[in-house]
Amino acid sequence: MTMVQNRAHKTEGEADEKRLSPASTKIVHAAELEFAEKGFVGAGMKALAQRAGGSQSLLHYHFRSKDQLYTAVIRERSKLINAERLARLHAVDLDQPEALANIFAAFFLPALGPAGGGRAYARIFAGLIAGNERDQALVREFYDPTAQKFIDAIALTLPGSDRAAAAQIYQFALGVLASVISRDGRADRLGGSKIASLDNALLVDKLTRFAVGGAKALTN
Amino acid sequence: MTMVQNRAHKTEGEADEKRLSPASTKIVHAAELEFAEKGFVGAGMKALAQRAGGSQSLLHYHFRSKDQLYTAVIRERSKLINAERLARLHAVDLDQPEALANIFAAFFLPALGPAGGGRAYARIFAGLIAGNERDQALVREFYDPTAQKFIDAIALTLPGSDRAAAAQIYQFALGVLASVISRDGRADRLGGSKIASLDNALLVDKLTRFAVGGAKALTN
DNA sequence: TATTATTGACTGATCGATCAGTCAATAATA
DNA sequence: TATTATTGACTGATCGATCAGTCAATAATA
Repeated sequence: MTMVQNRAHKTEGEADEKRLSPASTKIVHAAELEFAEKGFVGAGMKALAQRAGGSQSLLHYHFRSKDQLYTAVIRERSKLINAERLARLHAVDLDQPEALANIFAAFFLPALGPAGGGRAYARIFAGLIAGNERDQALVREFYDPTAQKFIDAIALTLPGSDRAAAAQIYQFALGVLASVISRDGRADRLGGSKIASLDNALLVDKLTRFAVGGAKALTN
Repeated sequence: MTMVQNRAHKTEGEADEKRLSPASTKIVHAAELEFAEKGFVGAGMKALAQRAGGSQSLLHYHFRSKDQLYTAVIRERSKLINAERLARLHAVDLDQPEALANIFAAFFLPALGPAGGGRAYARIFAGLIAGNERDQALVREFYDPTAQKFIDAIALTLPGSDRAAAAQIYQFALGVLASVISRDGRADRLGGSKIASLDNALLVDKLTRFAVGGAKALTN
């Protein structure tokens, strides 16, 4: 019953590691694909290992458990997204009239750009939002600190709003993003159009206008 | 590989059954809870059977497979939701100025009311939206026909919109709903408030105002 | 420098547990 | 009796995890 750690070296699944080794990076990328396609429970360590081009044991060597590997995927991707979001948020001039739109754009754009990791991670992210207790704990750990900054910015910028109102607006905006992020072309299918997916800049523009319009309507 | 049906009686998982037997209904309700908590892959037929108070074999007797039981859960719940949505939609007077708000309310309210089945199905539904190919096929089968009606109504009501624009607005609204539906209290947690969850009528009002504001901003 | 010790990276084999599904027997019902 | 409902026992497949051991590179020692 004892949980003896029989290896001295630190596992890369642990949070104090700053940079992943090349081997671990390859595994995390393969895991991102596998988890995106099959979900946490559906993903198989064996299939995942084949994807990464190594043995199943290797996964456990580097990350100790499926759980910690999953966490590593979220951690690595959220690092990139959060960094870009905060950088863009800090660049927003809150005194300008289009400040609110710029805040939302700073929130949406990184998730849809290269930092967002494309469709694979998008699927994982959308699942996180709707997920179980463990998923929500991951959101709390890796996304909430940045979320607070955006909520503060919204509360400061939007006339007639307080933090509670801003938090709800943030949640709505997150929902709109999640609905779009994992399902390219669905709106088009419902609409009967033949165009497969929107250009990212255009999509961000639509998301932003929708969010700004909704936010203002809520605080009128 | 042959799919021989070795029993003569029709399985309740099949679509032509109009009404579920009491035994099947009990199973579907237990399945709704199990699938909500663990997801499709994570849900266990053994645990599910215990929940329903029967044997595991009984599940296969009534629904043949895990897949068909899952489908039955979605079908039963979507029947109720779609019926209420369409009834409310037909009651909307499209000539009134608040028609658009009423359309959105007709869309949001049933999902949050008794027909929506509460948190359990809400979790399943949010998962469907973000789900894999099978999940999206279920959405197509059970939700798209009603979605088309709402898209038509939006396109008719919202000045400057066509079907494609209306379809995108529908998708955004669906996203906002999904973000709210499975996560009571999250906005409050982020906002720092102590109130656990919003009253449903108030929540529908906020969702509606947000959606109307966003929709109008997109077609200005 | 030559030898020995230690480490990190990795593998194949195997573990117990759990999975969805099958099947023959039995019970309940009409 | 004929049909439907239900059960317990069972199966093959697969799951995540652990294990002892290999091997090349590096560090320590003589």
